[in-house]
Amino acid sequence: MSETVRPLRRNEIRQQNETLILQAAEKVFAEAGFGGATMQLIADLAGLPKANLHYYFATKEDLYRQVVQNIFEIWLHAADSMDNAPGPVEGIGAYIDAKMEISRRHADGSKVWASEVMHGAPVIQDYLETTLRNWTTGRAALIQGWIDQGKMAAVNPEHLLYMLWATTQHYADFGHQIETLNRGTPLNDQQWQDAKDSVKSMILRGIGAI
Amino acid sequence: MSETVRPLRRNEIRQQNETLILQAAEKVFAEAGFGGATMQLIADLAGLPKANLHYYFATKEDLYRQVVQNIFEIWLHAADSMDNAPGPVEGIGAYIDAKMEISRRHADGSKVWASEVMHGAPVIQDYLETTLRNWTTGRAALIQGWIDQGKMAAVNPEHLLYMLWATTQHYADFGHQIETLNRGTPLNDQQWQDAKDSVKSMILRGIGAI
DNA sequence: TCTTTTCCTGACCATATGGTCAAGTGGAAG
DNA sequence: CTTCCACTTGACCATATGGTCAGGAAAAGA
Repeated sequence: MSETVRPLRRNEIRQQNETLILQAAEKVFAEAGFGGATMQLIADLAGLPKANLHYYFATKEDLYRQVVQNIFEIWLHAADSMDNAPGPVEGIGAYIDAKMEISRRHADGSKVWASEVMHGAPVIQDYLETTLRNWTTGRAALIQGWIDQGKMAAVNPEHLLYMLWATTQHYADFGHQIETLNRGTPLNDQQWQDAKDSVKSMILRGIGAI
Repeated sequence: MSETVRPLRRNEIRQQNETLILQAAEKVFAEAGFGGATMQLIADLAGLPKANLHYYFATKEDLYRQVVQNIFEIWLHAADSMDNAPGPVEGIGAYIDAKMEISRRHADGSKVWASEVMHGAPVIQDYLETTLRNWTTGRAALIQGWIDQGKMAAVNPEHLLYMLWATTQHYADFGHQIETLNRGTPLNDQQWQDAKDSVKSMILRGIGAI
């Protein structure tokens, strides 16, 4: 155990601690909600004294804001898979894949996001009104284009998007319920694949793309 | 304004105040989460002194438990519409109708429920393992029956149920997001009807029932 | 009317929590 | 080596919050 730990350089310290704190915060916020989360809990999980958190993040709100914004980035990026697709089978199929992967790999983040929106989006309302609204309008147009080209049934694009969000995020946000119904064990690789396939086939058939 | 208010009888008082408190609690818990909700906030909304809440509900946990159980009842009852249906079009169609109606009429309750599950179901875990598990097994069998009778495609019944829950509850839990994307205004009657129709047609087509 | 029981509530308390601060530690720059 | 500055942290503080309680009001019962 007598490894000589190389002393960290300045910017490394900052980088490393901020990441450490953000990861701990994401988990605690996901498990307890904003109100139920305490700086002490986050500090313990990060393995740092509480006062240190306040050195990097002035207030609990600031820390929370950072966590939410990080998720939002991931959330938006998943959409890249939808663009440049020749049609709904590829585009929406890839989007479902990407969002299911997020539900699996970033379940905590998804919960924080859900909680934020459920409580009226107190900190990211402006993002909803700008970035998200633009995003939605764009993708709705994309979908409408596919409809016009006869590549899928004439469904309401907005409600299709809501269905995509709802079904994929459900596997993260209600993961505990699903796990309980799965004999108390988390979904394994095969079951995640089944979930993905089920969602994809039901939706793609539901919009008349296959 | 000089109405003579008939003095309330004992059991009426209890009944009325408990209802009043439960309604206020549901709203506050939905808006702030368990941790963010305060007894004072609930008391103010109910128009009663805080000490009075503790006369009817010993602790914050007790009050919360009541709220969650009330929702759970409603949630389960929606399933009645699914039984005694000749096939998926009627059964699942009616279930979607019922759950969409719940999302509209009991949005706060839906959020409390979602929050409870997201945080690991600390107070209703036993219900999930008993009542909900039985319920799910039963409905999955019902759906499998329809599949065996060739009334719908061979989808995975569990994942179909998850999709039903996810899509319908999304309109309550993420109502704020939907409202924001709808120019900041709540869905009107027509839009709710569109939502219902969209969900129903996409899912029923998705499972090969229409 | 008198007694009992339920209901009501202002004042109070112990604790938890977000946040502060001053004293210290140790790389980095000169 | 010395100075500077980012980083660290134990101790501390003000406040908010869940919960208590004793005394009083009012309805029910005798």
